[in-house]
Amino acid sequence: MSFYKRVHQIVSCIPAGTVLSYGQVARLLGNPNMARQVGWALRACEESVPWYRVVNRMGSVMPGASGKLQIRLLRSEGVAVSDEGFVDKSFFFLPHSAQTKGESQ
DNA sequence: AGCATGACGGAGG
DNA sequence: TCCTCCGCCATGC
Repeated sequence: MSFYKRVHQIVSCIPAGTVLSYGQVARLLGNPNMARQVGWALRACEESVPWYRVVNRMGSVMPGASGKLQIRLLRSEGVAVSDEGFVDKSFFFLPHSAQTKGESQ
């Protein structure tokens, strides 16, 4: 199984109304440095893969028209996305802590 | 087989 | 605290 297949599998496990960063997905794959490849794998997104639930570390959606579509889909699931294309960190999968005080970026 | 690229992340200045 | 540079790894040429 190619690595991107695993990415698709993991992304498919992301519950609706929730988002995950590339780094998080990469970490789930076993290598946090494979974040780039994660985005790359999503580039070949399948119909069954909720690629829009994956954003970067800052919570910003993908560039281009795809970003607009992503914002639309996320909002449809109840995720708060600013018009600038930034997803609220509160909608991230696990990070409960470390977001109350410092939490730069 | 090697070089260049990329929907990212983290460290450094 | 904000901006810039380097690094990792799979895929394409």
